[in-house]
Amino acid sequence: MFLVLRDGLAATTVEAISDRADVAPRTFFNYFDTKDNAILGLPRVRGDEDLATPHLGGDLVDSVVGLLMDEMGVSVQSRTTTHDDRLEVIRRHPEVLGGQLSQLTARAGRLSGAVQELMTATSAFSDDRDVAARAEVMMAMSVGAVRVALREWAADGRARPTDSIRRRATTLIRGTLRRLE
Amino acid sequence: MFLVLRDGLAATTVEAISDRADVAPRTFFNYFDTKDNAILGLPRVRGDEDLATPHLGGDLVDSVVGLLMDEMGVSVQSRTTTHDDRLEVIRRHPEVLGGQLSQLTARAGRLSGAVQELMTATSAFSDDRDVAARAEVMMAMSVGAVRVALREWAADGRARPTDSIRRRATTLIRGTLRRLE
DNA sequence: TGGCATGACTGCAACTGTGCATAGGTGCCA
DNA sequence: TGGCACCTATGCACAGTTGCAGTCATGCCA
Repeated sequence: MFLVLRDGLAATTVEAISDRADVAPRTFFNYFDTKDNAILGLPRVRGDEDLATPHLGGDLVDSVVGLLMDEMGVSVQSRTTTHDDRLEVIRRHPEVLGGQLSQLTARAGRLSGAVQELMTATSAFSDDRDVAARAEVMMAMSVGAVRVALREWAADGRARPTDSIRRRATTLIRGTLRRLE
Repeated sequence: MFLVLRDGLAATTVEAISDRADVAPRTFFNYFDTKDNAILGLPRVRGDEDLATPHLGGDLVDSVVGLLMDEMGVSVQSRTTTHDDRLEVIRRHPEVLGGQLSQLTARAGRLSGAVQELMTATSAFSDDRDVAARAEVMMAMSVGAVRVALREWAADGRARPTDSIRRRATTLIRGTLRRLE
């Protein structure tokens, strides 16, 4: 949103956005879940919508991280918001990602289903009675890693591709795992 | 809070609580960060307050889980709220713990310092340049495990000691770790 | 053409939470 | 005793968000 880039995050109220879009503030919330989501150009999440189907077979950790980043909409292409604008907004106002991240854990129920699917496809978890619980733990860990990677990425002034976030998160998880067991 | 047990969570507004305490609603927020915290009897978190010093030396995973549960105030004893009341509130309205859990990740900055301390005390992480990042990942994973354990505990009708939460979270993490690497 | 279901848009009120500014009391020191 | 600093409680205004209910246009069917 160009309003944010012009006036800053706090000064861009929902009322201002609604005015500009020529609708009532109430209508705004019929189309967006939160102000932050709207700024990032992410539409409402519909409960029944199926999430990006995970591509099985690859590395488990990497798949989960990829799934999360997809779900966060980091890679969503919107009609009204260009990718560069979004990156710039994130860089200037990293807080908006905080909301995204907590929404992730809120949607844990749906997401962990997909993670579970990924897990049971690997041999280590195939005969695990407790996959559901472990999927959620795995997800939480991945969300944490993505958070760290995102923060580092946002702090780093240079424009790097979002792929680097994914790589960083993955290696971070693996390093932690190796040292823990 | 007995108001919650009598009227339910949604019907117990901040205004109602303030009225009963004979203060202005604005004053309410001088003493509690959120409505949920107030209901659980948890006072404001002061940024400069030092958190429960972790007892070093024991098992790393178990220590981190214990730290989190302490910080969540699960074990806080309040003058006005009895332990049993709180457990009953949690059982009836598990959502309030969702807030607690997301606050945990919000306070990640402070907490991960303590986790880091725990980690560097163990041999595997003692010479790690990236402990800070890994501490946060470890914390996120632990928060996830505690979340699962809490939910199971809340769903289970029987009154079991909070120790069981800690045990469940710990074994959950360890099982996931073992299967991942 | 008339009646009706549907869906988009909206207004209103309520609630949680925060920043700011202020009033009042209390203790301390000259 | 007078004045000052400080701390608590409070009011006010505002922002984000949600539920409820009402309006209005549209299209479909008899």
